[in-house]
Parts: sequence; C-alpha cells; structure tokens
Amino acid sequence: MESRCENCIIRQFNSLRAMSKEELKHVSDSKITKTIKKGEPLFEEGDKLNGVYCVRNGISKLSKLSSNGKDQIVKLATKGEVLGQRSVIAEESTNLSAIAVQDMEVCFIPKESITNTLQKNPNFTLEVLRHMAHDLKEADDVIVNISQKTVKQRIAEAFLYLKNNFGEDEDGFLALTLSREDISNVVGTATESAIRIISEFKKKGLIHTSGKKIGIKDERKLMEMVEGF
Amino acid sequence: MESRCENCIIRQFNSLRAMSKEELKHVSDSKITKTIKKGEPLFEEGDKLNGVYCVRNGISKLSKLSSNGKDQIVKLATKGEVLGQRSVIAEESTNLSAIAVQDMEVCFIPKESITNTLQKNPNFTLEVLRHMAHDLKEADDVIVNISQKTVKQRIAEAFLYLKNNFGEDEDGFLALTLSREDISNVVGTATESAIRIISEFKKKGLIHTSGKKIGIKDERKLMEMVEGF
DNA sequence: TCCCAAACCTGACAATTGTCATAGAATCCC
DNA sequence: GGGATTCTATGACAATTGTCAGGTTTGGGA
Repeated sequence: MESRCENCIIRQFNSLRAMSKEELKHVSDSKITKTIKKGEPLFEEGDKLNGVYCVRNGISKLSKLSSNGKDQIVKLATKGEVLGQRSVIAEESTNLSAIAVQDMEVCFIPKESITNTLQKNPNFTLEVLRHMAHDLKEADDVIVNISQKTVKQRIAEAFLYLKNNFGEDEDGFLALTLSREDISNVVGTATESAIRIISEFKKKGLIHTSGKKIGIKDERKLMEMVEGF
Repeated sequence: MESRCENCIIRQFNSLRAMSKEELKHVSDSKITKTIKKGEPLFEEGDKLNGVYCVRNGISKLSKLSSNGKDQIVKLATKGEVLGQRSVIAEESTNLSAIAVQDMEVCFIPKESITNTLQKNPNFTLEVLRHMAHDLKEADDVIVNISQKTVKQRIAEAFLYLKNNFGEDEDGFLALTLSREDISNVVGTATESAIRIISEFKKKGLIHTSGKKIGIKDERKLMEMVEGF
C-alpha cells in the first residue's frame, strides 16, 4: 500500500508543508517510494538530479570527495529532510554524495513538481529559502569549528551532536552508530587519530563503548572540552 | 546627488534585478547610502539587522569569532553582493561580522522592502534562493578544503582565489591587499604559520612581495601545489 | 560453523602546525 | 618628524596530527 503525501507526517518537518492541496496531490501522484540499504547511495557527487529525495526513515551522510582521496562528511540528514534541493534549484549537478548510513525509506519527487511550485507559490519558495538559510548558517559553523578547534574538541562535539540530534537507545548508547571511519570523516581527521582519541576518552571515563556503539558517560566534561578546558 | 537603484549597474549582479519597477522604486526611496572606512564594521556577529547591505564599492570580510578568540573569515564580499540577507530571511540575528577591508560604499535597504517583495514576487524569491544555493555550495567547498588540505595548499589556493576574484593591479600585485593576519584567518591558521609559508613561497619564486602587497609569479606551480604535488 | 574481509586498535615515527619570545619595519597620529 | 603602536618576520621549541606498519577483533556470507 502506497501512502499519500497529504497524510505523511514527515511533511510537517519540511518545506512541503507550504504546498497547496493541489500541489501536494501532484507531488504525491508523481513520487516514487524507494528503499535504500545501508551503504548504498541515493546519488553521487556530480550526478545530475532530476528530482529531490524526501527522507521518511533512516539516515544519510552527505559527503564530498577531496583531492587527497578522503571523504568529508558535510551533513547527516534524517527523517523529514529533503535532499538534492540545492542542485535542483541551482540547476547544477550535485556537489555532494548521499549515502545511507542506515537502511532508508525515501520518496523521490521529480523536479518538475518542485520547480513548478517554486515559480508559482511564493510561500513555498520562501519556506525553502528559510531552510537553505538555516543550512548555510550551519555550514558557517562547521567551517569555524573545523578550522579553529582541535581534533579532540571536534570529536567531543560530534558525540554531543549525535546525542542531541539522533538520541540514545535504551542502553544509553548513541542511536546513530557510525564507523570509526565515518566519525573521522565528519570531524575531518585521519581514522587512526579518531580511534586514538576515542580510546583516550574511554580511559578518561567520558564515554563507554561496546563494539562500534558509543555511549556518553560524562556529558559535562565533554562540553567543557569543546569549549577548550 | 543621490543615485537611484533603477539606474544602478550593480543591481545587474544580484537578485535585485528580479524586482519589478515599482518594487525597485520603493527600495530606492527607502535606501540609505553609507560610506564605511577600512576596518570599520557594517555589522557585527549577534546584531539584529533591520535591513540588508548592497555593496557598491570596496570589499568586506565576513567572519565569525571562535571560542579560542580567533576570527575565521568565511567569505570576502565585493561589488554587487548583498550582505545580511541570510539573517533577514531567517529572522535571526546575524551569525557573522562584516568588516570593511577596503573603504566601501554600500546601500542600506530596510528589511521591509525585502520581505514584502519576498512574499509577493516569486521571481525575486527564486533568484535569492538561487544565490543562496550557490553560497551553500561554496561553503561546502570551503569545509572540504579546510579539513583536507594542508595550510600550504590552502594559502596557495587563497592567492589564486584572490587573483581570480579581485584581479591584479598594473604592477602585477593582487588588487586586494590583505594583512597577514587576515590571510591566516581566511585559511584558518596561525599568523606566524602564514607568514612563514609566504616567506617560503617567496624563496621558491612562486610569489613576490612589496610591503603587504603580494604578486603571483608562478601560477602553474601554485596550482600544482593546491592539487597536492 | 567457520572463514575471510573489513573494521578496529596500537606503536613508532615523521611531518605539520601552533606557541612564545624577540626583533626589525612600517604606519599612524599628534 | 618623531614616538608609539601595529604589523611583519624569524628562531626555538612543543604539541598535535598524520603515516606506515603491524596486530586483533568483528561480522557477514558460503
């Protein structure tokens, strides 16, 4: 049974909520629901997208390959976020790859539905604009963090970010489990460095681990570390 | 004599060109032209802006203070760019400071003119959106560069950027002269490191200097350096 | 279940980068 | 024009981070 956008709660969290009933109906009629397994790409850097992806479930990393062969993760996108908007709007091929770090359920929405609405419904356009303004601010913050904080501080911050944005499971581990490599790609460092610092945090009692899973033990100390104590 | 927006060539370079005649007239009637001297701020991080600034002349750095007391320069804005859009649109206080690195002439446009048009003129909104999409892409690139390239590579890249975006003067020096500190704040490193690398580039014959002025001598080698050779 | 590849971890070392100290050069302002 | 202040430059050193080279553990598939 295919569900309708009109009834999709996810919509409440993104700019689609500014669409009119008819516009939404059109989107719903043209959308395609897809399942993406962990590790599979939604799209890759350089692809020309002919639509956007609305995330219903799961989490995707948005990353960019640098000339030294390492991926930099620029953002982690979850339920409710719309991916690929930037390139559809700018009519450019995408500058980022989107790869699932958990199994995902997404709706593909052909770009016509989006671009038509952008041209006709100022409320929708404004809503998209507000979202993009927010993303831009976040990107500025990332720039400052990455250039002015030590790797240790950035890793501490990443853990707090993961807790605040994706929560914890019943055992107190971060709900989103990333590989050490992904963690190092989020903070922009070598995998070995990330692993070493994780070990150090564990020894100091700031976190505890179980396999890949990481749990925060001393949030206050992590916060102090981020601030530079 | 106060000039009118309708006749301002600068407008051709930014989203204001998507405004209708009446809208533009309204903007022109409400705008205030200001002169900002080198080193003076247009606005500072945390300010609530009640308008945007359209740059007619000169160059401004957009920077953000990090917790360790250093500024990170996120963008250099020149003739034709509109500053403060992001915070006016998101209705938040600004996350960046804008400080003139050259004497500037700017037009202050009260936010009402902007927000009204945003709500009524989808073409304008879409144009602004496209600009912001572009800025977001640039921000992503900065993130990748800063986290994956060495300081040396980033400085080489910064020089090429300055040449491509602001040009050279008649003697072959970069038209935009930044202090060593500003350069280090662009690439996200310590001032001493920047100075040292500039000296090294000079010794290797990649650049030449005269006081604060820097000229590019071997563009090819700089480009190779950026790519990692 | 067992095996293999991938992921994780650790040590040793080198390279990069930041910090502190100091000194000369340029610039501003009275 | 001269003194103060800011900017530039360099050395010495320490801290951080990356790289290489191994090991161990883990997890998924035959």
